[in-house]
Amino acid sequence: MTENDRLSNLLFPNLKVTPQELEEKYPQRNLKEGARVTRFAPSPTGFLHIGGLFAAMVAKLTAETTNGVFYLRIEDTDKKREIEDGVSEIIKGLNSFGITVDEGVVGFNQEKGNYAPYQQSSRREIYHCFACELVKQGLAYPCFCTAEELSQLRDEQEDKGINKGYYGEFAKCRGLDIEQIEQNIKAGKPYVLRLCSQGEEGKKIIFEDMIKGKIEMPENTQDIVLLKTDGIPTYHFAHAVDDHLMRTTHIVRGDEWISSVPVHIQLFKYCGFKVPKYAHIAPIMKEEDGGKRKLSKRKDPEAAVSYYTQEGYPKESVIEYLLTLANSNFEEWRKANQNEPQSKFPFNLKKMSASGALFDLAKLNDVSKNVISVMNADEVLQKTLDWSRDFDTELFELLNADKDFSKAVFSIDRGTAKPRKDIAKWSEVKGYVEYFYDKLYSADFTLPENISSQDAEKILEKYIEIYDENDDKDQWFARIKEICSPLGFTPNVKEYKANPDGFKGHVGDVSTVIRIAITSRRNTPDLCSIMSLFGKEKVITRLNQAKKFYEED
RNA sequence: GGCCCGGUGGUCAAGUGGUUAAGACACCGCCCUUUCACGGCGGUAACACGGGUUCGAGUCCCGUCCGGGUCACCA
Repeated sequence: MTENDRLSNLLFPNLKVTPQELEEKYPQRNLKEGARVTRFAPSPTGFLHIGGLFAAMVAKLTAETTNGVFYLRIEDTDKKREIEDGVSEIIKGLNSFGITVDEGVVGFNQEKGNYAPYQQSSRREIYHCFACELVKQGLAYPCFCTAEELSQLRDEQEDKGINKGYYGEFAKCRGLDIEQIEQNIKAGKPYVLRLCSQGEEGKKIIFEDMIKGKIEMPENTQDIVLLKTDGIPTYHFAHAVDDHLMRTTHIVRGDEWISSVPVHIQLFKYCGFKVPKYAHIAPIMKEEDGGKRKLSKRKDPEAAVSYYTQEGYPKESVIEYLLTLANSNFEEWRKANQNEPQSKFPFNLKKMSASGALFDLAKLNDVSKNVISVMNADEVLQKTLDWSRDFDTELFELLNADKDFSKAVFSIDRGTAKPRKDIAKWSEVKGYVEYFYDKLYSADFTLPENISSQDAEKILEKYIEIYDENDDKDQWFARIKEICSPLGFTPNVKEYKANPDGFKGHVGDVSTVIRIAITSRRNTPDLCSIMSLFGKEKVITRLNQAKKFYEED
């Protein structure tokens, strides 16, 4: 028995599986040539970040466009940072934007797929099995250094101005012989398992990142921690073992990981795994004081994915916007394929930008207005109902009390070739519909400066006389034109523009007075439609109300 | 500080040695128009800087500057 074998027996006395058995249990996936297997692998430490959603979307698309597999793995190897509902937060966040997975964790203690378990806390045995293998090969060893010793080491290195870390001559536990180790363990000394790096100072490794391109970096020389004191793996080791065993072909993740790629490649090689392809995506940034910085969980409410649900952005809008950030040819495609679902877009990993984009709420709003503008009234009503049920019960009750009426409200100017684009998010609906509902309506008959209240009063007086609720749109407009001339306005806008001093105003001003009387607004969708929706009684009431206001003025 | 990555209008970006340097958002103007929106037309606005290489550089090379990431028993 070699010393390494003795050590591995000492460290891992109770292993029930072998690497070979695991390789057989989790075989190569039987997929078509070119199919990519990707994953989203967050740790449940807080709410889902918009950058996380972005990464998940990119990973999903990468799999989807190649008929591959996209799965969700939970990296819960740090109990200290974990939060109670972490896992459900992630799943809820993902699902509320339509990101579903082919396999992996799908709910609290729920998984699907043949490569389970997908939660790292349940994979302890698997990691130990491969860790043991590394020990046997002399590529890993236990380290008994305390936190104090390590920080002291760092300080010394700092003072000397040399590379910090546990490596080469500073890796003092490398040299421990089996007797010393045995003694330490018997004495109950806590230890971690470290990689015994064979990397050489000055040597370079080169790898091809699918987004950033060719990258050259120094080889890893650090004896990084593989297994923590509690026997739980670090990210690096878990990444190698899991992504190999789950047969991930493409690692899509944030580019903060790029600097640890040398460690990861080394780990894959030492374990005898095939190195996967890497695609490192740039983070989503925010502008502050003229500079860029990463969207921060603490400082920026819009960093949390829940912000967009709360505000009432349709999930398609958020994804649509994220898609414009991911592949800039998306907008072009969208223009040519107005009604195609997002899933039809030929997403391309290689078209991802190498640098971080600033999150642009104005652009999101524009994208969202387009998305909503092509929805029909039923959809708009239903989605507003769904949103308001959770976030605005007053609005919900109002809309829900008379759905036919609500639908009619949303139908105005909708479904035409040039749809209105008034609404970017459901929280704007209340402001958009308020004058339709007496409960929300508050009268404000303030006129534009160019119209006097005397004229307004006369306009309303005349209009009340001739108003007919049975008019169609042309008749309705003809009637408004009718009252122009007698009151000193012209029915012809061009005529007015040619001779502005000849008239008090034009038909637009007259209809503005009526519009204000009906809605208390200077801008609304088609007024004729609004009035016929209101019906005679309500129209007359509001006209009289305004007229009275101007009389007293 | 070491090591990486990045730098085209205010924002997202096309661009792979020769272009009047696309397009979208935002902004401004005009047209259409009963208001607003929609739509159409037009406008303001960019290759971080300095050196090379080349007949020719946003594009290739070097340097500078700026921004970002990373250097944990966190992911």
